[in-house]
Amino acid sequence: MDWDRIRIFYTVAESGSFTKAGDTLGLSQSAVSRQISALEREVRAPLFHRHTRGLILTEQGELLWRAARDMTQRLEKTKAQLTETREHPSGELKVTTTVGLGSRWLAPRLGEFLDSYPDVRVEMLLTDEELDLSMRQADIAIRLRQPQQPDLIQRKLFTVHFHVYAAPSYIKRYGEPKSLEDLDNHRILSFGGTSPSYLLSVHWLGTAGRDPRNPRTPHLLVNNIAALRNAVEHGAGLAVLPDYLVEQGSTLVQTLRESEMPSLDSYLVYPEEMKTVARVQAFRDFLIQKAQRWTF
Amino acid sequence: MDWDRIRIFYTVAESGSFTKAGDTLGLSQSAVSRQISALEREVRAPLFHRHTRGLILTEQGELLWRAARDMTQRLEKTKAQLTETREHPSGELKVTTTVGLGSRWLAPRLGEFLDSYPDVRVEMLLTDEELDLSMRQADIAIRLRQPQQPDLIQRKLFTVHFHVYAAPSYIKRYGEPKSLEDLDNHRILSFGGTSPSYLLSVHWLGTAGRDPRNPRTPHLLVNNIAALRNAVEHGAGLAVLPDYLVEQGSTLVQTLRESEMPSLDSYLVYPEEMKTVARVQAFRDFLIQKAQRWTF
DNA sequence: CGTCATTCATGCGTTTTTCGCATGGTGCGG
DNA sequence: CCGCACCATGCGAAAAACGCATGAATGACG
Repeated sequence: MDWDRIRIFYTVAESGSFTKAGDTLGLSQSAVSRQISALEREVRAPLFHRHTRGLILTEQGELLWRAARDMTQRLEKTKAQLTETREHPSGELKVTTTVGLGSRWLAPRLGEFLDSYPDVRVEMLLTDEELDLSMRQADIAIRLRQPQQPDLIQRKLFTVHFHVYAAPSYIKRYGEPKSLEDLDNHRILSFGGTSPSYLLSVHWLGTAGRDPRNPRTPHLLVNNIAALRNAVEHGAGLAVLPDYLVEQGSTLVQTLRESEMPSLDSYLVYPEEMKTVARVQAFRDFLIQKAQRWTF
Repeated sequence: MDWDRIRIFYTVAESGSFTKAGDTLGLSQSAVSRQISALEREVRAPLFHRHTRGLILTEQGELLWRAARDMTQRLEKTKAQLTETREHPSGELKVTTTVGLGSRWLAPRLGEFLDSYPDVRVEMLLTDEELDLSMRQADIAIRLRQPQQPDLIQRKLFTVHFHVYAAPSYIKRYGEPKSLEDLDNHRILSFGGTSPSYLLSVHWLGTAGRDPRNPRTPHLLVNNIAALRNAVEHGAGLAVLPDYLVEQGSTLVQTLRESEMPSLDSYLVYPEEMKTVARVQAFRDFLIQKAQRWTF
């Protein structure tokens, strides 16, 4: 059964004549007539009483007309939803990123996003594991390494710089390291544990100025970057911290400033199939804007 | 927007691949692929994620899929109703006929019809006026004269014979009329009044054996045939009555048997546009059957 | 980890359908 | 009583759709 004939039938029923319906549909009267005839053959029932002054629905026509009306309404509603989905961001958005970036960088900015897009509900999944976007564990991610899968759209956001930090109390007690080799005489704190290896660049203190095959063993390993920062802040030792963890006016002191530090690029990542979803586009544009205006 | 593409889309969504959908629809895979592509262009949104092992609905596809599902259900329901209407009589049926035929012939038979078709509700409109079937004052009529409009389907049912009746008490008192001319010496009762002229054939007593330009004046005119019959029965005079008014074993006496009496053919009449309605067909067949088995 | 099978996209020639025009017929209104 | 507005239909043209074949991609399986 050709559904398009039902659409034509509905227009005819509404306009009350083949001629008017033809004008509405951009068809000739004969074409409309034939479509209706074909439909009547399909349902094996006359749908209109042909009068000289137009058409009157038969009993069966009335039945089909109600159906066509309901179908039209249902479709119109959906078409509106489709453009809504395309033009007005709404729905749930699962965002994943690292614990550090999420809590220190993303979370403070999310309020503004929610203000701009009140129909979007955001779920933050902060974990240092990389969730599988292809499996829809999350819709969009901020990653600290470039993704490899080709079906993932990636967009660089900003570069995270790292520096060695210490607390004034620590320096007062142990002094600043004078060189990379001098690190052997200091208490080294490090991010680590079960976290993924790509974050090991913050293990720089373990190998800097030393044979990489024989790295220093940190005096403290912790798998939470905020905890690491707090340990440094209270004078537990030296640690490589990302700059976003150190707010303006912090008491933390950068040391070994002359050394070249590792850095990581952050990427906004989402599956190619999400690129048409308005809330994803809005979130992407929002983050890009925030990343541009934000400098370390 | 081509609705038929939605039908195809729904089949694809259900089967999960263009190939399977093509088999289901009797189309090639390429044809299905192009239909979906065209639909995606129409809604300006991708509807499926193409995977090697099949298809997955996008967010927009999900929206459209729900609409297509609802539309399919709605249409299926209506198609069922259409065949129901075609094959199973139901709904309201407005029947009109004369007061006499309706009360004496039709009414006693309607119970059986209602038993056979419990979903049909019958409304009897008994009037000696001819209701306009084209204006839908009634769906179907039993008429005592052949209709003229060509858009009315007519089917002859039976012939109504008329005879002159009198009560035994009347004959005892006044004797039987010996000839048509002898009618001048009798009390003549007649159907009449505002009723339509075609029933004036029962005015036969007024002109029989006499110059038609100078008819006898009846001693009683009544516009209700049952009342006329009752008047005859109680000896008020002679009257032409249709045979269906005189049951077996009645005390009424036929007189002037040798004279040629007028008769009327009864017709079942309904608009051409009702011929496909199952309850009309059922009613028609029922009445034809009853008319055949019923002989005067 | 390589091979294989399955699936989708697309170009091309053909077939099928559909369309518009013109004509004829019909019924209601002025 | 005429005329207008409407619908049905034949016919040729146009357009859309179709099927086939091919190519590319990707997940499954040994």
